Amino acid sequence: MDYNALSELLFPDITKTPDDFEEKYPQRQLPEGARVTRFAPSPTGYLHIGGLFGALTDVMTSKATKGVSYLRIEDTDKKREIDDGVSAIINGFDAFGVGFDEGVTGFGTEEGAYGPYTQSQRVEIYKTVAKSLVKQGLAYPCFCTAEELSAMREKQETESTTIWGYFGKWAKCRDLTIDEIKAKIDAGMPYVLRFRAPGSEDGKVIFEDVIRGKIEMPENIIDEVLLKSDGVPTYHFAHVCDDHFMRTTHVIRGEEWISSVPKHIALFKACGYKVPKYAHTPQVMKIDEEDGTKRKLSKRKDPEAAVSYFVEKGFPKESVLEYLVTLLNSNFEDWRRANPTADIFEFPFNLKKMSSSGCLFDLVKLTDVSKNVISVMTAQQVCDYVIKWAQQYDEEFFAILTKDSEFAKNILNIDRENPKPRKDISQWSQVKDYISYFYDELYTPDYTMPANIATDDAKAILAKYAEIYDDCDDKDTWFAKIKEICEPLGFTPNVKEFKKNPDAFKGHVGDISTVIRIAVTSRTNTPDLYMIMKLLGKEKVTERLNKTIENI
RNA sequence: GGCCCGGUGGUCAAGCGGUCAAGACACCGCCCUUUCACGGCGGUAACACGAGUUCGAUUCUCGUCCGGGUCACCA
Repeated sequence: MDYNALSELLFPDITKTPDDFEEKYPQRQLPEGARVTRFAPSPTGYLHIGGLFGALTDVMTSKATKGVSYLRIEDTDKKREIDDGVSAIINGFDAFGVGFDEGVTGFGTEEGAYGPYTQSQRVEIYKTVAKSLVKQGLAYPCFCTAEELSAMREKQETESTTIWGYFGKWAKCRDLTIDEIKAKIDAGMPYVLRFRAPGSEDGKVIFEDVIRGKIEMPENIIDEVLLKSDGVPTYHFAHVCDDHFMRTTHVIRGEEWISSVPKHIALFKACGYKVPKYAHTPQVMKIDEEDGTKRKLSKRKDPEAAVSYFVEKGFPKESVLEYLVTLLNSNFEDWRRANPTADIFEFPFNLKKMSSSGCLFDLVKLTDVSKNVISVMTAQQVCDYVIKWAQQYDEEFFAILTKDSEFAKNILNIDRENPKPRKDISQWSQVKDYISYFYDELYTPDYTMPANIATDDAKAILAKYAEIYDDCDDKDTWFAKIKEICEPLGFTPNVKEFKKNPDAFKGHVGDISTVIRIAVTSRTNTPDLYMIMKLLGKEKVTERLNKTIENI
């Protein structure tokens, strides 16, 4: 067979050789040990939480080694692609502050010397490499139709062969003569380009996965499709060409790719390229509500699979990132304790520390992480975040907040910006309810008093307190007054005394405070009451006190 | 079905032949406290199972079971 003639027959328009691209995309000049990683999603229209997880792995790996990370768009399947899928991904990363060093930066824009970073714009490269493969007898055209292929598959299943696929005696088009090929092409028959797999059925490939260690698998013997009938490459072929010419050192991707590694290694070798290091990350899972089993987060069933879910709920990006990195590397939490204010991307991330088993996405833990994150923000930061969130998701709340944003900030500042901040907000969406009692238009009074306080006592407490309450009091005086009303009403200002002898009193100062707290806010749990009353102002406080006495 | 990955408390996880089997979240209790919180202390709770190797296995090997992935002109 004259492979050279075949290559010209198949690719008459390709005049470049792989060497031209070797020259165009030189080895990167990077320090020793620097890793080049990439995140390569297909533009399916939204950013998956697992995608963020993977991207974080890429970015942190490159940052920790002073390397490079880039974003490549794998749009080789037109069926999956949706309009503006790229923007959804870019926006998702922007929302979380995850940035790559190179690659696609927006719809139709990109940065970096190894582009284009969108696969549909790289067909010349794929075809050039493909042509070279044909020329070496390592690839051939296949005219089998979908029907023929599924018939083959059926036959393989009934014959219970252990290996399924297009290979060996099943590979009907493997040894077509050039005249046969020419005739079929002339007849207008569509064809794909297949890899002439060199492996043997009992061969083995061994590779070292950076996360999982040594993995041994049967050698690839399948004549994989390289170029689809429309001339677009398959994932496998594009992966090899792109990661070679973009000079990727570490291919970090989900574990669902492990089984195709033999294919990829065979392809890299056939092309004469160095095989990159592989790191297959665990999957982010969840518990299925229906059957209680662990399973991969899915777009259709799980709203929290899309990162936009967290944005809508109002989790700060810092919280989500923080949580994801705790999943990524268990020693992150230790590092964070030691470096409470450091930028998350300074974390010395290590792929080897990554767990290899799938992890459950734990919303409860995220909530806790988020409370910690928010607790150390300034009132101004919190206020800005809340307003920004409300603008997008809660018009009414947005209007209320922006009517007097200074007031809002003061509310949010209670028990904040001190060494022991409150940890009660985990999502911006909670804030409206959380501070609703500051705004008449949001406030729904609830006069239910604690069970251990008699109604008459509650009335007496409030009546007495309303008499002596003065909004000009400083905090000590304010509290002294609360203590003052204890004893006349049968309560004690001393909690210890109460605990020692609970039957001697109706309650203690805490109960008094609770009654006042409920009268003013309708809650048993609020930030510092003194500050709340200060902000509310005398008029409103007195009004609520009296209203409660009437309605209790 | 073949091949592959995984299996330590409810969850995330340290651990690499000898540990009372870390820590975090959640839960429970106590303490601190003028309320609400913050915080501190303590507690409940785990090596899937069975063989082997070894003086000794959570750690190594094999098998079983369970979970996951993959076997496309999808990525």
